[in-house]
Amino acid sequence: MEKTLIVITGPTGIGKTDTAINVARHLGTEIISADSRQIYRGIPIGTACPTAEELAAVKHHFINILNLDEYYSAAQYESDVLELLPKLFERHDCVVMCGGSMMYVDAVCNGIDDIPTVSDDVRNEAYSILETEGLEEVARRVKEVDPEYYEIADKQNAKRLVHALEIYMQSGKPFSSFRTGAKKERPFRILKYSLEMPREELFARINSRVDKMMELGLEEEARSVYHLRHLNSLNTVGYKEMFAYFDGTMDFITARERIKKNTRVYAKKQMTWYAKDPDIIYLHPSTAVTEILNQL
RNA sequence: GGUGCCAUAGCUCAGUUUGUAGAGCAAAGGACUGAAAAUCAUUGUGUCCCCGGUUCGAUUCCUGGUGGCACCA
Repeated sequence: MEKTLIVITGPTGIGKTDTAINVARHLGTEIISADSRQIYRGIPIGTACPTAEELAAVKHHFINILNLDEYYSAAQYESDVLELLPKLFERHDCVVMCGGSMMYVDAVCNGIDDIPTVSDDVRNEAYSILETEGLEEVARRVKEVDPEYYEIADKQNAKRLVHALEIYMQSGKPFSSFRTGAKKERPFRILKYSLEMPREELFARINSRVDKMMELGLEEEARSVYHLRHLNSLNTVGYKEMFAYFDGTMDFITARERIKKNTRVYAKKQMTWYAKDPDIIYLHPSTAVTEILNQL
């Protein structure tokens, strides 16, 4: 049988975890998580991490493996997964990938261009240009050094412009010279599914899931990592709002409602991303497991 | 039954000294290549409750009606 990666993605809160576990159990296989936040330790409640029972039911990879201060990226994920997969395929015909981090899924399914990793020093230097001389100066330098990227760049997006600049500072070559946009071929079959349901239904699930997180102790969890608040891993829906509450800049009710709102916005962002992916097969959570097993 | 107040966006309301209206919340729609739950950016036509009157012109002023709230009986 052809080796197959079954990708189960979809907007946050739709029920990917359940579906993936059921599929994996039926196939007696393992799960590769594609979640840029569940990969970190110490924030299980706010990231809706699979429970201990769920983790015990099926072997999961890429969950709870990093400290909050560790750097990670979609590209790193791509190479880690491509290294792990052949080993899993020795024991299984199918492997399940489950998660909603669009870039991570994309990096594995389509590949991501080989762009140099930026050192902390260079990144700090690039950001000091932004802080002392402003976004216009960053834009001016990008235009000078990489007119091709400047042409298509979002001039108001500091993060993107600084990135283009820091890549040049790091490598001496323009950012655009690394960007091929080429789709990489994989030595295995990929079946990519996205779960979907009516918008109001999903939003209702999201709202009640946030209430449940509160009952489970999201506030205490956030408090326990409050001192690390400036880390990228905690620049995350659920924690940002709680931190604002701890700071006294937002009251508790507002913070809770803001988490719901931002989660809904995030879900919509994911749906927008999936909408332009021609490879996705849409399924409703209630029938997804059967459909997926039938289509193998 | 009487008196007073109110009726404007999905919700809460502001406003127009008559020139057809805007905030917050909610919502909709995008971008995206090594930080992506990140980052950036776009979107407000709505019988201004209804009939009539005044006026060149009414959502705005006036009569009446309808509905809601409060107080008095």
